[in-house]
Amino acid sequence: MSNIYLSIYRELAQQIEKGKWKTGGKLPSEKELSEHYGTSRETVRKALNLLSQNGYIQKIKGKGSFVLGFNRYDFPVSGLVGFKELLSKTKKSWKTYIHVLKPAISDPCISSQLGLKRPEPIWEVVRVREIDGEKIILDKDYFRQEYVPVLTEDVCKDSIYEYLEKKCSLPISFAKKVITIERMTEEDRQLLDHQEESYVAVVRNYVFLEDNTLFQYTESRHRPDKFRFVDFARRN
Amino acid sequence: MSNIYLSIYRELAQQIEKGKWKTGGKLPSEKELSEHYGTSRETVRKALNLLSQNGYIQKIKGKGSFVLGFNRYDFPVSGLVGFKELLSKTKKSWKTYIHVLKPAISDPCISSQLGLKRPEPIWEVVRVREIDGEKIILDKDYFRQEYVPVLTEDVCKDSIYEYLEKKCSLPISFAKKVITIERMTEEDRQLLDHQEESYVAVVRNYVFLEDNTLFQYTESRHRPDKFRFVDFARRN
DNA sequence: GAGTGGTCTAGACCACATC
DNA sequence: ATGTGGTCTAGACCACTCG
Repeated sequence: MSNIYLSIYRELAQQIEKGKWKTGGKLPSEKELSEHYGTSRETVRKALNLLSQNGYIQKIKGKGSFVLGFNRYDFPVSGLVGFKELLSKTKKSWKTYIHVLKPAISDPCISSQLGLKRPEPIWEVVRVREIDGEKIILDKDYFRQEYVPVLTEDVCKDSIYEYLEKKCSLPISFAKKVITIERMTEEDRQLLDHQEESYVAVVRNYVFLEDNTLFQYTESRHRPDKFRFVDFARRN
Repeated sequence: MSNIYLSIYRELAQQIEKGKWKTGGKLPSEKELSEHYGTSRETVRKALNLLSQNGYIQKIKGKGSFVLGFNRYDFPVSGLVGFKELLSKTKKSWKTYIHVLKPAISDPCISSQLGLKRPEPIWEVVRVREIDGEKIILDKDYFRQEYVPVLTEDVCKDSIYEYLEKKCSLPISFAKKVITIERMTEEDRQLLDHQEESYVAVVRNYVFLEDNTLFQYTESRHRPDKFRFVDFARRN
């Protein structure tokens, strides 16, 4: 795929991250950019709109496009991003313990979370995430086997997302996240390092494919003192 | 402002909400829509992309645009949305108590949250939100007086957002939300109905104007058992 | 092959900001 | 008046899906 506007977006995004354009500074005008890239203005505009949506720039009518500069490193949480990508931009040391990795038949509770009418073969993965020597996150993943025939330990130590999207080329299309605060379960207490906390922050992630079928359900249970969710929202 | 693509977006969004197009059903093709609205295909595409970004539809190459159908009523939380808009789509009864509403000089803590180098005149608003007879949310708002000269009780009982954007026509451009779990303060304990909880879910909202200045800081403190944050994320 | 959405173009007019 | 971004057009070619 060529995709001019995407490559312009990536180039500009990288340049902004590397500091080629100063925070608060102005990018070249749309006309100049279209001449520089030898493309049409609408195509440049698609790239700039992507930058805007992702918090890199701010467009102001009659003035120009200005580079925003607040810490982009804690942004990636909002969106379809997994644990590995989350940590890649920080310098913390981390480790993943695979506690459970097995094929199973969905019990009524999981069936309902996956929107299944009847029990079905699934993968069940339970992982504990350790950051800076503390076990802080309990990740419980459930996939429909119909879509993921093979799942190995190596994959689970890494990013499951990457594996599903790149290796299995599953058409992941959108996800819905629901964040709640819940009482610790016995399982939380056993697997996570904790002091006297009695609550955990629970992020339930429902992942849908292009045909609108729900194929993955993930429950991410965080120790409350280490939990932090960042969201970036643009008006219009 | 005419803005064809926005009006097409709103019309289709309303039709979808009213059930004119069935969940899982197909919208007319882009060609048909452009003929129906007497406009170009690119313009229709802008409307459809908006629908897609807001979770109304799912576009599939070679097939068409399909109507998604999960409960849209709990979506509005993700985005720049205030308490009043949040409740408007539900049927719960609610009430707002204004606890504090006064001009003040920003103390060091607030100055730092608002990114101010030196103390500055601000508005301080503390409100308690009651839903179904229970005091559940404590909202603490801080605005720079430079931008908001007048603030009345009536405005605070309603939506401050609406007032700022429509009445004051402040160019609100984007916001950053940070969600954390924190121990209850003495103030939380006094103002909220609670049982034995010791934690609250804190949503810190930083609102920026078009010129990239931070002008509002809001702290929304929720009783954990009633807290729920929903996020919708589309891949690409 | 026909229908669909995805990308791209070259130009147009508008509203807003600046001088 | 000039430069900027916002909208819109009429057409083009491509990649994908489906019969």
